[in-house]
Amino acid sequence: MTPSSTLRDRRRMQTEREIQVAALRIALRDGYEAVTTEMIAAEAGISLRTFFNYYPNKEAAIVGRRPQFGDRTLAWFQSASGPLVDDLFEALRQILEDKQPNRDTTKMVDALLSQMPELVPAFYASLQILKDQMADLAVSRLGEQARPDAEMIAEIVAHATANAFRRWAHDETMGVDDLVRVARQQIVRVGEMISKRSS
Amino acid sequence: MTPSSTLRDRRRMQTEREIQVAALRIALRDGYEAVTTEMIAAEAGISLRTFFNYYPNKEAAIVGRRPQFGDRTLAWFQSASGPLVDDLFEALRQILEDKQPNRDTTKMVDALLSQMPELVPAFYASLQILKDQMADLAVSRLGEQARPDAEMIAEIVAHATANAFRRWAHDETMGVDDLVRVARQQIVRVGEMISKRSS
DNA sequence: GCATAACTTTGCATGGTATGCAACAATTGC
DNA sequence: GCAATTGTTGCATACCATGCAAAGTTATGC
Repeated sequence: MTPSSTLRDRRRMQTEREIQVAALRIALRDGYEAVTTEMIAAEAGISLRTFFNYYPNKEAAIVGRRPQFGDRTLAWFQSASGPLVDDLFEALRQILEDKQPNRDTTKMVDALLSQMPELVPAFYASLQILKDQMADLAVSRLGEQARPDAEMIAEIVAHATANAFRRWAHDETMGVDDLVRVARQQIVRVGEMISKRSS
Repeated sequence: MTPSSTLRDRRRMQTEREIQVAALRIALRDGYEAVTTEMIAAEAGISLRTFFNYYPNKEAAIVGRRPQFGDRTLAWFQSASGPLVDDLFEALRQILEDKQPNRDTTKMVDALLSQMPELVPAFYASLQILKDQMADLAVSRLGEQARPDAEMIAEIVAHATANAFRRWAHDETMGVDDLVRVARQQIVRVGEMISKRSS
């Protein structure tokens, strides 16, 4: 999915990250309102036009690369046979293992979201591709008539993972396995709250 | 919350709806990409500047007024004592009863979302105020330490309601009570799927 | 009624956002 | 090395969004 060891691809990935970090630095320093695409380009040492070759808009630059399942993981899921939610989480674990998320960048994102909660929806929206893929995977188990339920399950799993991700950012003792476990726990807890008839 | 029988307020509400319908008509006719704020203003018979007095951007015009709980409903919730999710749905029912949503407009929204699923996240995002209010209500029951769970519950309830709303749009036999019942059913179903260890 | 306060609509000026295009530069594969 | 491919940039263009002030409308108090 990601490695691609050619110089071009490594540079592209590097630039992509540099742009995101530049955007986050400016937003944390001057506030999200004050950020302009020109500032981000200047801070990242590229032209404005090149900025738009990497991200379609400044919001996308701040949330960074949108995660998605690779072909291997999608194929693995089709042959998996555990409970649906467990298999979805295992697929997520595979992405995280592959992608090796950067703790410092995640910390900056977390700090920004704490300062400006109005960005939280944009951040969740960046998981849309992943949600769509998870919904498709769930549909392949539950049948097409259950698509609305599949989409809701995908939404819940993505939400729980995003929560756990923010916690992981500032807890250095947590590994990827803990991250997934924490998310899984929240889902079971909330699932019981909404299906049972108590408080 | 809404009525306010002065001429100014009625006109304001009327213009607000006219702008939304104009935006939806253009999007359904020419595609979302082709919509410009100038077109919407022209179609609604107002100046471009006035358009921006009503909606902050064209996306907001398409999704229309963002629903939120009124003071009466918020106060009612504090004295309610049913299961959390049931009380949240009762509060939603109160909004729907109050607001009398327009079936034709909802049909246009539904048609647009079917044609362009990439707008679905924007549509859900328009429920953010409502989600925040529901999260606060849930926190008042569960305690501040349960805020992440409260936010997830709010997300799920909003999602289910939005689903049911689209179904309501093209099923004239459904009333507001049925809408809420359908949403409630989906939640119980999904809650069982994700908390139990089967499927 | 009528004067005046409160609010709404509008045009204009301004600056940020985003894309297509074409020229030039860098890298890849051979 | 050299040709093909891909990446970067400046420029032109169109759209998006806001502040401000003038002109028009509605509401209010008497």
